[in-house]
Amino acid sequence: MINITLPDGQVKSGLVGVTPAEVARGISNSLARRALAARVAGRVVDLSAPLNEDASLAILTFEDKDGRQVFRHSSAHLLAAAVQRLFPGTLFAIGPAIEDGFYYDFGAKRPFTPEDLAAIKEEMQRLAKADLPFERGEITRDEALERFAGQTYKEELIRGLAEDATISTYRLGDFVDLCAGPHVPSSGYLRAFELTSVAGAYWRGDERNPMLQRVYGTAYPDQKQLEEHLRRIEEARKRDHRRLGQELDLFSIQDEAPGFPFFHPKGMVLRNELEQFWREEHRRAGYQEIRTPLIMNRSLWERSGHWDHYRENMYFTRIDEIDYAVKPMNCPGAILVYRNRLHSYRELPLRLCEMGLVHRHELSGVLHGLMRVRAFTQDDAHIFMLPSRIRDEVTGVIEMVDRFYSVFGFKYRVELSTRPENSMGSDADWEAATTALAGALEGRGTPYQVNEGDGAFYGPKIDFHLEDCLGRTWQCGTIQLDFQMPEKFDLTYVGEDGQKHRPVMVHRVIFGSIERFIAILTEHFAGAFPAWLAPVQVRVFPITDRQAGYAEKVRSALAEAGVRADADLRNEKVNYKVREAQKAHIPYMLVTGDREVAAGTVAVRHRTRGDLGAVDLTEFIGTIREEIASRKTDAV
RNA sequence: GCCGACGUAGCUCAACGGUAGAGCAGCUGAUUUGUAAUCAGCAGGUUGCCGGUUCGAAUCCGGCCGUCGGCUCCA
Repeated sequence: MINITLPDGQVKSGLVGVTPAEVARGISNSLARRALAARVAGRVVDLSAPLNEDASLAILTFEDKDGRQVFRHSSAHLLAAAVQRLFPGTLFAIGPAIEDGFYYDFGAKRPFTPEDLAAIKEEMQRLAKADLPFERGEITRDEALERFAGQTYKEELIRGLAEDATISTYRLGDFVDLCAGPHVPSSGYLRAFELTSVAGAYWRGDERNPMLQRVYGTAYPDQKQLEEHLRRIEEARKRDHRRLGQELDLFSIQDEAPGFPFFHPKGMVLRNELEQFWREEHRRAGYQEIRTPLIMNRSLWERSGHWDHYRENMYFTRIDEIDYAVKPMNCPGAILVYRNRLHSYRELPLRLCEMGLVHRHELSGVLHGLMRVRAFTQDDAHIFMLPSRIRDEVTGVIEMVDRFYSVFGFKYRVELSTRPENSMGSDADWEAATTALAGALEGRGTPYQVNEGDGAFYGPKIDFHLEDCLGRTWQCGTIQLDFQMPEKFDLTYVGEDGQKHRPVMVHRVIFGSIERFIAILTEHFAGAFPAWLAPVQVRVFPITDRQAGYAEKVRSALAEAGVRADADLRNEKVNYKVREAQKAHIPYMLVTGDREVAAGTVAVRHRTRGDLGAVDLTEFIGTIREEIASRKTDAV
């Protein structure tokens, strides 16, 4: 007999060799039905894997992350099995579970077409219906090499395995795959799936390797959940900032300037509002704003290290036979400002902020609306300070980031990235810098996750990933500590002792890039920006031409009060004007008919709260000004 | 950059070897309207660009430009 400890602490005894499937049946029928795999002593295994000694056991269902992974991974095998039947001779690479589904990479004779995908899906459905078991086998390295002879990618994978590794295979019908597993018991478990796209992907993600055909899919335990997932994708598509940017006339990207966005009047309102908010907050937090040139001499970039570490992404130009570079970062400019005169320890920390327009060459294939561009504006700041002040300063920045994101209603996650390979500086400096950042986070009790080797070439960093209303995360804010630049540029301050000392520098952004932040806001709010950001805050419309004069008076009273208002005086029905204003997500519509003219009121309609009835004009102006000034977001 | 798909009126799309069509938007007129589309008329395109095949090309072929999806998830 062995003892099996369940997650709730309950201990069950069972015979040696009892399987998780049997244990699940002993607990409840419904659990047994939903069971996909099991976690035994921390390892995820098949439901049929026998238990031979005392262990902890958790039955995994689709509700568990690991259970989902197993489910999707099995779906990838089903996909591969179908491909093997329809396209004999295909080479198989890897087929893992991913965030919302799975993929499988194939070395196919020709690219798959959408028609192929439809046929593959049908074959998958047939194989699922046949309810074929997933059968595990264990073989030696030599047997594996023999079995997968000619499957070049599998051979490469086998050779990459440790000498003493257990090599397992899983069979599904005629398809046998090299696979660590585990898997669901049989293909009948895979009831609801969809193949979503096909794309080229390099073997092992390296562009020097052959290009494979990657088929993406998603899978759920039932049709309802699958449909819900597809609906979420459709919702994300509707919110796509490129689509809304066009519909709401915020910005455009033209063939004449790929990756370099054009901001239209309405998009500029967003930008300017964000910048104004940013300036208010920075002034309050003791920052001073600067502006540095877009183009600076090549020697500056050589000195900063960008020439060696960042040249690939930079643009160059020549002026009077001399080489210049277009700035990809703002720090060297800020450093020149600092170096322009002597600084006393008394004026530190010196916080210089800059809405800096940077240009970076990105591969043409990765450009994406405002999210990935070749020119963008960083809401940058460089803080020069005494080494002893690092923790306090970083804490201050973290608090500022928290304040910014909360205004928009974003939740966020924090990551700490450590020293990468291609980096400058001594181990001791890196160690000290990394410790200081971690200390600031811990001092505030901010939970964070460590990303080994993901820092910038000049120092470690803290990244802020904010989460939008669809649960997607975006890296926006970052705080980077830098001991290298002050050294390279021989920055100094005069200390209490009258001697020169080396300051420490922090680079940081909060929005990250204004362009990208606007894209994120657009998708987060689905174009319905809070009143303080809305390009048009109020639209006034008369019911008939008779009230046009009054409507115009209302409009100008609003404009006078600093509210962005326009008037729709066209000869159209109210329904029509309401519809247009709703589609444009204008927060407030003011209808002015004969009744309102007579009473000196406006009939207020809010885009989500609907008809709010007639209100005195001055009263309305008071409330909306308050809503704007407090930068409220709509209650959702 | 690489692989694949795509590029037709301002927008969304049709026509897929016989010299381009609809809806919306725009303009003009009628209608004077109370909370998500009033009606009618008009106008709008070197079919991304360059070249080729053909009696004839939006359509077929090649090159270029651009857009979209992917190129991090390790049996």
